[in-house]
Amino acid sequence: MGITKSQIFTDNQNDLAQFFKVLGHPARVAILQYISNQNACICNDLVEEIGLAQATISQHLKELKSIGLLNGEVEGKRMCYCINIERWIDIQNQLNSFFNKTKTNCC
Amino acid sequence: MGITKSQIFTDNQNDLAQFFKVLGHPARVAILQYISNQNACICNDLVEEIGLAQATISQHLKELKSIGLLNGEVEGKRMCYCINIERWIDIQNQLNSFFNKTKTNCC
DNA sequence: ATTATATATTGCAATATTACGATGTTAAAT
DNA sequence: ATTTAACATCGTAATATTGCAATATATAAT
Repeated sequence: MGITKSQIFTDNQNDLAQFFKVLGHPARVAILQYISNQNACICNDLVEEIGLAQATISQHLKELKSIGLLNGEVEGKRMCYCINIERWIDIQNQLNSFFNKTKTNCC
Repeated sequence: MGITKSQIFTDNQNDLAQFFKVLGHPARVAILQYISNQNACICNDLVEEIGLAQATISQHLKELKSIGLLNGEVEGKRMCYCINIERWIDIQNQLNSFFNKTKTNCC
């Protein structure tokens, strides 16, 4: 078996888990940190900066795009990947809401 | 090869990714939400509530314990799993710090 | 048109995760 | 001491993820 049983959870639980999951890889954390520290954000820079193959970086970027965290714009023969601030804040709010609602203790 | 190259990332990046990863499964999100809504938090309740086998719930609890999010106390022949509030707040702060530091845009 | 550059996609091997039945372990109840 | 109840661990099958070489695509430069 082994496949996640998404159907037994709520949409909210699946969505939260999906955000967490995409952020749950050090390369993707590093990519977001690096992009936020640059004024230009170019995939090839990331390959040198992070030390993974170009194909691997491209896949990680795709996953970050899949939850709307990154916007990609074509800039000549380069891609400019940027953090989507609205989405970023939206996800931060959803995660904080989860954290704040789940603070109750029992013991 | 497929194994995560942890050694090329900073401790902070690996730690952040580890927190996100543990929270990146709907069963673990659901477990945390359920425990926070109960006054008693008992593994057997979770099996019925969540709808996964006892062995599976036990494994998910172990992962939540591994990052210190849950405390488990023996209570007779039962276990009382509780959210570790200090750790919970600590992790929330670390994640918020990551989110706030990574808000800069470039495009 | 051809070549060079930048990024995406494909295919695949190695590894990790998810889930659960079966079996251990531990403590209360009889 | 045996039985029962609650949970943990082991073993294993199914699936997902990670990473990269090879290849495809798309634009800029010549």
